[in-house]
Amino acid sequence: MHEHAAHAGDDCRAARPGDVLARAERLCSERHLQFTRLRREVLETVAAEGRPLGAYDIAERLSGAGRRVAAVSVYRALDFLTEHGLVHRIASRNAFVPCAHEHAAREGLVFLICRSCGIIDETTSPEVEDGLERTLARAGFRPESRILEVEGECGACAGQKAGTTV
Amino acid sequence: MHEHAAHAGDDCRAARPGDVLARAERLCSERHLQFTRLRREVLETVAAEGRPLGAYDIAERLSGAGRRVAAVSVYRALDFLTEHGLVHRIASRNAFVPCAHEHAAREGLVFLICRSCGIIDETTSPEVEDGLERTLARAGFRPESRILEVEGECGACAGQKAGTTV
DNA sequence: GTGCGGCTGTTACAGTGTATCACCTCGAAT
DNA sequence: ATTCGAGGTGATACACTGTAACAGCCGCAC
Repeated sequence: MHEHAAHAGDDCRAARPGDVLARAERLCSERHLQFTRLRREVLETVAAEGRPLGAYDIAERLSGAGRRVAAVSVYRALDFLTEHGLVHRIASRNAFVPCAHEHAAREGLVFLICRSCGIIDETTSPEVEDGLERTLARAGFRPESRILEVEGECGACAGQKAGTTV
Repeated sequence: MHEHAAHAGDDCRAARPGDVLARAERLCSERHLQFTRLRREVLETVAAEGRPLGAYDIAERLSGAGRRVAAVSVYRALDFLTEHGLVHRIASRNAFVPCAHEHAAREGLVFLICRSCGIIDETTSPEVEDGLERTLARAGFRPESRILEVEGECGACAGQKAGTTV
């Protein structure tokens, strides 16, 4: 089950930076990867934000007070983090969000992008997966990766709007 | 039925520029839209190429010999063409392909991007559509648009590789 | 003609991402 | 301890992608 649409409350996915941080620690030590200061800070920044962040936004947040983090360094950290499933890139927004699930690897994800509040929810859908698999098989296409991003209005925003009009 | 994977033959989707051109003519006259020289040339360029083209590639192809087409003009033409379903934007590639189907509007499309030959096939999948609709309904998400792009190896390239190894 | 709207040309600029090289650090090998 | 190599970071420069703003053009309605 995934939690959706709670864009301000504490049960919101993005409001739990600890989860992904702890997961990152574990994952990196398991795989003998370096969870360096920069990588940690980039992940923290992305996790702390409720909304998708651009690489330059991240660089800006990490710079300041005698320190300058160039965008290129952020990109390298993001490459590392996406490679290991700790953050995801949203192609339609050129932005990055923390991974909300445990999956790490690249099972099929669905991103729900709300145009009102900007929150991006992440979920999986076996039904879509099945349908897509059959479709690709018919086409003789062997998939290696895919992106599925839906833009629209999340339940919270729809409910809120309904509330104000009633 | 859609044709897939014929990346070199005459039955390849991208090898029929006339289709989409004729469709564009018809569509524009029906809707009282201006199918101007630039828009036609941009569409021709995209249709003539078997592969996805970037806006700057298009500008380059149209420039030359005493004429300079700026990228910004190409973008405007592409905006028009995508708006009316004559070309599609591939978010994961920042590139554009001609529309292969009659649909014009934004039914759910699936783009199959071959990493070997670079050809992008376009198809639809009611199964995926159904599954996605149910998933979104469960999440309380009202969709307005979506992108679904699959990268992998197309049938033609897979078959070709098998042929050489046998 | 005059005005209006839509299209194009042009320049400038913002945003996104990569290439390259130098330096640093840390651990392994000798 | 020294050397060496690999991976990470800093820094600069640059390529690619996309948009803003303004001016000129053209066709059409009045």
